[in-house]
Amino acid sequence: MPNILPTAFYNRPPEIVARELLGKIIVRKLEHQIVRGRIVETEGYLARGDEAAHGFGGKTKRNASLYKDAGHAYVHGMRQYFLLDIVTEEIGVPSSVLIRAVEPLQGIEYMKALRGIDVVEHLASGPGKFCIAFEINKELDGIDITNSRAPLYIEGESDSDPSLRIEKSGRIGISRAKDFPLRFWIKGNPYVSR
DNA sequence: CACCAGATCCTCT
DNA sequence: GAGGATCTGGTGG
Repeated sequence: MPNILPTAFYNRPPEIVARELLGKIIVRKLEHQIVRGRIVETEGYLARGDEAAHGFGGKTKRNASLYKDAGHAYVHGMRQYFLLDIVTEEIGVPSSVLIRAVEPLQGIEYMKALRGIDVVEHLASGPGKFCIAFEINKELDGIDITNSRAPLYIEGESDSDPSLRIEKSGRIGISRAKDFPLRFWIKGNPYVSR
């Protein structure tokens, strides 16, 4: 039986969830395919005082999913790409964790076809690339990812893995509040972005 | 309705 | 490390 991360796992501060999501397995169930990967890089976005967070300017139609309960997906468009956040903390608190990079484990040929490249290290080594490889789009915006019926969920033990070597830094790819030390990744992992 | 910024990616240099 | 491609939502007139 898969051990799907429950609401309680996500109902914590984003800096904690971002760190704890490293090493977990993200699963995408498609019509005729299951795609799986190991989360190797994340970024936290705070509900308060974080100018880079999408909830900073208040609730709008675009970021409405951010205000849902912990464990919901927030998918938004960035130029030609989609990006996936997982909502953290309580209902109404717009904090989240961005999935920045994933190590492909299953459905690799499928991912190669979607991405149009053969280099496994580059299939999901960035938030936009990951969403292409896992076929994540606006249809998944706002869904609850804490149960096995969902087309997207994350598996793993709720307690952290002490053997993981984790590094952190300021966030990348943004202009405001970039110095917040909320980017986490697995040290030395070849599937991390940049 | 027009304008513009933005949590990216890819191709050069 | 720089620049361009290219898309959507938010804001203001």
